[in-house]
Amino acid sequence: MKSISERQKIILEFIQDFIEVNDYPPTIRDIQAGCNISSTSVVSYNLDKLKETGYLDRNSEVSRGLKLTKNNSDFSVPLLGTIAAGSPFPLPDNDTWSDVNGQEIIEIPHSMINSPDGVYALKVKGESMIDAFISDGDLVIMEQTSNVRNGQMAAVRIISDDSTTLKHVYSDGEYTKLEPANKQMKAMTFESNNIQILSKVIGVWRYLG
Amino acid sequence: MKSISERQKIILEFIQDFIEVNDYPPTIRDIQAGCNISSTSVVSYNLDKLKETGYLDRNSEVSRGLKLTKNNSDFSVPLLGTIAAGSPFPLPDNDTWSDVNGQEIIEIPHSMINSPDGVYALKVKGESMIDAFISDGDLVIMEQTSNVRNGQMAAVRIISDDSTTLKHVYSDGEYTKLEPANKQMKAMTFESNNIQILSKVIGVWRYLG
DNA sequence: GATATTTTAGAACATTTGTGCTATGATTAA
DNA sequence: TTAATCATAGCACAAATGTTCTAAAATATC
Repeated sequence: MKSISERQKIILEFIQDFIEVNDYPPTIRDIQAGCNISSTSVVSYNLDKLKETGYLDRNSEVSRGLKLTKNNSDFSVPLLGTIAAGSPFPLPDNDTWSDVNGQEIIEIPHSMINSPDGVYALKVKGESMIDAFISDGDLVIMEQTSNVRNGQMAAVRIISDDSTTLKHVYSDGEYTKLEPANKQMKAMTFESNNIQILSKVIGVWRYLG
Repeated sequence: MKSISERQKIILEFIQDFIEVNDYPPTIRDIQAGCNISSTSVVSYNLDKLKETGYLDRNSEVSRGLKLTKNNSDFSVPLLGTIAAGSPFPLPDNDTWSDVNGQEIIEIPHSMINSPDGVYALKVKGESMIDAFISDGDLVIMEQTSNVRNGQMAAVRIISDDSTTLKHVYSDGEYTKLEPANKQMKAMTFESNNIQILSKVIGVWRYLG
């Protein structure tokens, strides 16, 4: 998965700021001090990771041999948690957004969304979403909104069941039909006040080999 | 005088090119190799000079701690020689322009000229130009052209005398009047075919203390 | 021409800085 | 749980790199 850890995000921002101020990149020890990292080897380790994920070029054995490469054509959205059968469906809240530490970051191309506001990612655990053609390990990109058009896929909570699934949503006001992506399975219709739209699905990403 | 040596100009261009390619500044030894300089101390020496003249910032004891500061609002023109009584008036020629080595470079603000083409500088030796209010040590900025408007100051050669002076030029076609900047002295009129316009004067710079 | 100043050379030195290694804790996979 | 992988720590080492010093050459100054 092409995401970077929080520490790597901090390092990346430090490098950007440092270059902004000094016009030359920081040394490993500059980064160490600037990001409160205990060891130079940890910095080096994470710089290599950032190179692997393509966020920067690293000229080895060259002091300050760093070059930021990532184009700014991606939005960063948080990976808020996992979707698993029996677990509550994670939703962003104020705490989640402000609590940056420990969050993984997912990069979304600009072409996919207009704004990262309310957008987050969830990783699927297990096969509970199999009828939405979403399998174990997939990454679901969601936007927190209750405003979905008919036919769009959304995370829907059936209040009477206290269950949450990903379904295509059709509503005529009084009733809401939930239709699985897998047409082999039958759609179900509920009273609209028994249905809560949690978030709409923007995309599903599957990383293979 | 705020000019830099040819070697310093080469160093400056090397630094610019290096940053262009690598996104980080060169080390002293990079410069040494790139500019064919025999010693690191010479590079360091010239970097200090460039810092004094304001062409770059130098963060001492910091590797690659260079930052180009000079705004690109100046043209570089060559200092071709000196104006001295009895000496021939230096004029640019093809050799002069192509022979970059050993020439001092003068920086001209963009606001002063539209283009550095044909523009050069001369340093005044002695008081031979005193009637143009130009004294020893002044720097005269000239543009090689024979196209001067009436009233402009130019370097004018009086062919019959084989002498060259800086005078305000007024021509009505058949006759050309040469008027000293110092109105106390009298103007002289010559047949136009006895007069050769060498260059027009763009400015006079005097550096004091 | 004699003297002072600037510039270049060369080399040694000290600091900076990237790397390598081992150990430890944290997280994940089976 | 147990093993494996990932991430962090700490330290020592070697290479990279800026500095310093002396001397010579070039240039400017008087």
